[in-house]
Amino acid sequence: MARSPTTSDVFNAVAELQRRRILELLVDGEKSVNQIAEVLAFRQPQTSKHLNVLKEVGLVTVRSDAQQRLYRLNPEGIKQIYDWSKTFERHWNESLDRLEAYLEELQQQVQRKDNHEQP
Amino acid sequence: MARSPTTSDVFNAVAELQRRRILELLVDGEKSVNQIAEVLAFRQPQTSKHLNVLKEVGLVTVRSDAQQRLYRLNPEGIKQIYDWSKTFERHWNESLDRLEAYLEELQQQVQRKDNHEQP
DNA sequence: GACATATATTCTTATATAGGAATACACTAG
DNA sequence: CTAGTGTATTCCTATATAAGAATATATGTC
Repeated sequence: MARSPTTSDVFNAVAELQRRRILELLVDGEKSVNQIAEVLAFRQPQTSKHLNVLKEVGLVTVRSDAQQRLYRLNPEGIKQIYDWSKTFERHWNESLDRLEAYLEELQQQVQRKDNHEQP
Repeated sequence: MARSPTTSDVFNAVAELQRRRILELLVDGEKSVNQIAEVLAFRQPQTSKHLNVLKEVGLVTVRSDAQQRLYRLNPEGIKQIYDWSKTFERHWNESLDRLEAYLEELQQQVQRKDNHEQP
C-alpha cells in the first residue's frame, strides 16, 4: 500500500511544508493565486495545485472576483489538528515526566557504554 | 520532486493514521512492540517500521528490557504541532469570521446558481 | 472577435512510501 | 550450545506524489 493521498485528511494535507506556508500567509486575509505565488516564490501551477489540496480537505475556501480566485483560510480544519495535539498537552506539562525521560536516557547511555566496553 | 520522507519532520510522521494511533496508545505508558501490535491489530514488522519513523522524528523513545523494546511517548514532538496549530487559534474563536465565511459561502452558491440558470 | 490577464489542468519524471513475506538478529532459558 | 521469544531488516509491489513544462480554460478590455 502506498502513502495516503494528501487529500485524505488535514494531517496529510499539512504534512507538506509549502502548504503550511500558504496557510500561514492566509492568516493576513484572503489572497489571489498570483499573490500567494509571488510572496512564497512558487510557480503559478504549483500554487494552484497546493491550493486545490487545501481546498479539498476544507482548509481554505475560494471565491471568484473576475479572473481572480481569492483564497481564504478556513480555520476549522486546523482546529482538528489542534484538538488532536491538545489531547497530549498534560504530558509535556508534567515536568516529572520530563525528568523521568531524562533519567531514562542517561541510564540507556550508561548501559550502551557498558555494552561496548565490556562485550 | 516526490513527497517529503515521513521522517523529515513530525508533521510528515503523524500524517499516517496508524502512527497517530500508536501515539495515542502510548499515552497510557510505555509498551513493547508486540503489545502495540496486538492492541492495534498490526503485524509485528509493520509495527516496528512505524515505531522507527516515530523514533527518528523524536516522537518516541526506546529502552531495552531483555529481548523487549519498550517504546515511550515523547510529548515534546507533538508540542511542535500543537504550537503551530495554536497560532491559528484566534481565527476559529472569532465568531465574526465564521459568520463572514458563511455569508460568503451563501453568496457563492447563489452566484453559481445564477451562472447555471442564465448562462 | 482579438488579445491580455489570471488560473487550472494535463503529462512526465524522480522519488518515497506502506504493507506483505521471508529472514536476520538479539537475548534468554535450560 | 540449542531452542524459543521478541524485534528489526530486507526485498517486493502498487500507489501517490511534487515540481517542471506545456497547454487549456475563464474572464475582462477594446
